Amino acid sequence: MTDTSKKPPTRPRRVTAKTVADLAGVSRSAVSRAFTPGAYLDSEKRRRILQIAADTGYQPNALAAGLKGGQSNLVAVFVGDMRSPYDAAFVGQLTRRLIGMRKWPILVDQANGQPEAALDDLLRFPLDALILRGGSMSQQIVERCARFNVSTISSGRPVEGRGVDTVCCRNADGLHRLTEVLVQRGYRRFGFLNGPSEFYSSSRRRAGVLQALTKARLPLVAEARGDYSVEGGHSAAVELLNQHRIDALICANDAMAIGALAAAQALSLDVPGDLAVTGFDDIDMAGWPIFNLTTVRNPIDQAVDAIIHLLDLRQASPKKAPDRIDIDPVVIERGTH
Amino acid sequence: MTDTSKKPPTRPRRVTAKTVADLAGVSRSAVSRAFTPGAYLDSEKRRRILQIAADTGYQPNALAAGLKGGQSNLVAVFVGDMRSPYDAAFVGQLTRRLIGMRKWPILVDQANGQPEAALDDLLRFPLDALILRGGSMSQQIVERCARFNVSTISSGRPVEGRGVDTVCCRNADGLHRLTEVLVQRGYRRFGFLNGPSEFYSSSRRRAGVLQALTKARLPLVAEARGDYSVEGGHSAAVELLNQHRIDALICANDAMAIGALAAAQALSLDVPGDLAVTGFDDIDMAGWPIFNLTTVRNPIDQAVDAIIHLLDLRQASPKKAPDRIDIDPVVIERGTH
DNA sequence: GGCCAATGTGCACACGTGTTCACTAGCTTC
DNA sequence: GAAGCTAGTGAACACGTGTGCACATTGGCC
Repeated sequence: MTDTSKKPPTRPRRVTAKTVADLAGVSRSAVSRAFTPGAYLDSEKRRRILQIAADTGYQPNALAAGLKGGQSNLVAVFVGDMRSPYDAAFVGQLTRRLIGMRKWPILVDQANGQPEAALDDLLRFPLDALILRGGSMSQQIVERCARFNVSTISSGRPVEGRGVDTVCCRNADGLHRLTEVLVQRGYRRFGFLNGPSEFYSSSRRRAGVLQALTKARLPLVAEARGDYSVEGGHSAAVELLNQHRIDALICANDAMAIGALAAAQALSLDVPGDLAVTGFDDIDMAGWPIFNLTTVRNPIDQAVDAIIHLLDLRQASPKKAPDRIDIDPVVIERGTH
Repeated sequence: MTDTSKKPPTRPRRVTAKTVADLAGVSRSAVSRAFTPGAYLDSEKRRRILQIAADTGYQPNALAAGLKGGQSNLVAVFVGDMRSPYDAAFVGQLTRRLIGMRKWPILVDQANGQPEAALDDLLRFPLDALILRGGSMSQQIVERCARFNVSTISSGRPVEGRGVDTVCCRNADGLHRLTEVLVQRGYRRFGFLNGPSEFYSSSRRRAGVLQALTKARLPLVAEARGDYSVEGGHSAAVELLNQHRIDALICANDAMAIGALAAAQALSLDVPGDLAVTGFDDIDMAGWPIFNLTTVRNPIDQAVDAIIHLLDLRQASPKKAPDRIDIDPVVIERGTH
């Protein structure tokens, strides 16, 4: 019972500006100024303060700084499901860019259920921004953010709420063009493997296929729904291929297309001899020789660039009207058509 | 020039406890107590305060709370490379668990270089903990964290620094047992496809293979090094298979094994007829019918459980001696051996 | 009626910063 | 020598909260 042991779970104290000030024989204000570029401070004195700070391991406390100044430098990133290769790659790139500009990404994986409960607690932090990547139930999230004055950027689905910046892929265009390529190659009996109905991208991608088929006066012979995963794509494709005779299966994303490739193999269908299979996204895997998947590239780098750009704009003028940036996907012709 | 426009880039003010207090006709302390479970407060008054808070959209500011109390509820998670499926899955699970206990993960991807520079800025936040997943250059990171009194948990490699809790897979045991299985099946001419030398896991996994081969009085016929990626595994395997005749290729992780499978196919080698190929980790992909890869499961759920457990312990008693939890990998026999 | 315990409440301090403001010292200019 | 300007500095306030402490109110019990 010597010194502490009154509040058990308290973290050991950090070195504070007061300590450094005392050691350097200056006021606490001087220490603060030493860490503020462009502040009035004798250069020799600044050097000495920074030296002592380095020795003692002092850094300004970001919590206190965020409390006073207008910026917390914290950014929340909501992502659909980390098991999806596309989302994982997306988060990787986005994270690096954010950190490069000294914004710290708090990652929230929506995979298993109720993100709303977590969101309420998360919003206790004064976030600089909230970035929404894909996912289905964004509407509630957007409304809650709006009332907390957190600027929101949605990627992968346009959001109805006012004041939400949006980055969106021209999904319909992508599959429209890909379907045209297939028609030109001579495919006639088309099947479409759709994604979950809650996803915006599902309906847009389907629309692109239908649009191109209508233009070519061709019917959509068969349709099924998967869950954007490889396993889901596999079982949906097995069922579809057993029930209908088609010569081209357009899948709403790469993961399902890869599942469909396995299904075709299991049913002894030659790809692309008996059946063309195509995807969407162009994840790394699609380019591997084993798959060599014809697909539509949904360029991550461009989307991340756009997000960062919108973030900068919003930061500069918080009250500006919401912006929207559209991304053009690119048909990538490989070996499965 | 009516109201504002003096500090351009300041974020709009949040609702504060003072506002709610005025609206409810109580003191600010009462508002704070309304959000503190177990605090003395008339239940009717608490109800009214919470109602007004809900209407006005008030939440206690976590920055101010963290400044006063001992907890920031922020946890940094350093991950090797988000493009690796194993790391991505790991981060997904870890993130969900952390959020479940209301700790907010700040994700730092070490993929492209200097994490030290970012670390310095990150440490301005009084982090509750720093979790280190894999990666190579952790030593410097650990030292910096130590001097800022940030408790550190390392997963995937034991760290020399004192006061660092560790979760580690028994890498050597895993490949030892797998190699024994292969020997028993009759394989005799072994090759090993190693990972980068900076990784702790590389040397341990190699040690397991050598140990088992020595026991069986068999030589290691060939060895090569990849970078733990599919592409790297592919090219390393092509070279190795062209230069040596072997009947079993043990790879240090699943990604490289999948690359090796493609290499075998390109060289018209039948797997497992002409060549056995095995991996390590048991990522989702390994179980897909196309690959059906024999491997060693490096159980993510157990590792995450262990991390959370260590975090709880450390939180309860910050000064306790460092702990270490070892994870037992499991041989998964599938179709490539 | 008087005393005591229990419950509820507001004041004031602490947390660690950034920044404004008044003030000093030193130097230039008339 | 007086006046004015500049660079530099510390005191003080604001940021928004949690909580110890003193105090008020109430009810029960002798």
